[in-house]
Amino acid sequence: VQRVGKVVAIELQRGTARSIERRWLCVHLRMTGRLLCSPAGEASVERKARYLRARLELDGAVLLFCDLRRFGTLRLCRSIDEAAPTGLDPFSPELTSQRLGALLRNGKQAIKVWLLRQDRLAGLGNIYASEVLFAARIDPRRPASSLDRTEVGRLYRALRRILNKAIQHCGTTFSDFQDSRGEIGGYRRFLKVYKREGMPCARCGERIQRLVQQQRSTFYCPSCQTL
DNA sequence: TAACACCTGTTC
DNA sequence: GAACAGGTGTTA
Repeated sequence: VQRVGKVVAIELQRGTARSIERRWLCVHLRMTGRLLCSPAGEASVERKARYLRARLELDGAVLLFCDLRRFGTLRLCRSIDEAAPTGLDPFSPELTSQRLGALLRNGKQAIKVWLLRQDRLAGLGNIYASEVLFAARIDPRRPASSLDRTEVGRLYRALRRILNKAIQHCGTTFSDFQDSRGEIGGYRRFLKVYKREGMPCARCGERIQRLVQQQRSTFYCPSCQTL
């Protein structure tokens, strides 16, 4: 199993030693998708699986795809590239601070909107876009191209630090997110701005504000994220 | 580039 | 009953 951006890629093969067919099952969970795996013959996981949309019988295991909102996608591909976004993964060794700066230089959009573009940087979603900008002390409305070298450096370090920590804690659960083991995400208690409108900023005590950019909520501290 | 659509549920 | 929700492909 691999991950590229937000795509989960599962390598499948079938056939005999002489002729093996290999494919990638590329899964995008979107908003409410969930992958569950249960050993073949064990029905308990399957009984609990609400909103079951796909059921794959593999050798020794059954893979279930559940998705309340039906936004998620499953694609069978010959290579991961067919399904993966074209942007760099935040953990790619190719992504240096200089490289990030070069990508940003052409960005006309607000930095928060730019961070969600999977064709530039692949993997950030709406929660972590706000969190990363708070950590880097950058106002979400700033044009991407306006960041100076110091700010790009702060953004670069915040990206990896926050995503690493979020992964360690199984992500963020607000209502229904669960990972493949049924664990809810524990990162919620580390959130500094997301869904915290009106609450005091952990750094300066100012009230966290919410604004809407391209129909999506952005949360930030108007006092310590500078324009 | 930005609005809208997709779908179903929860919260205000 | 309206607004909102972790995302992105299509349309204008």
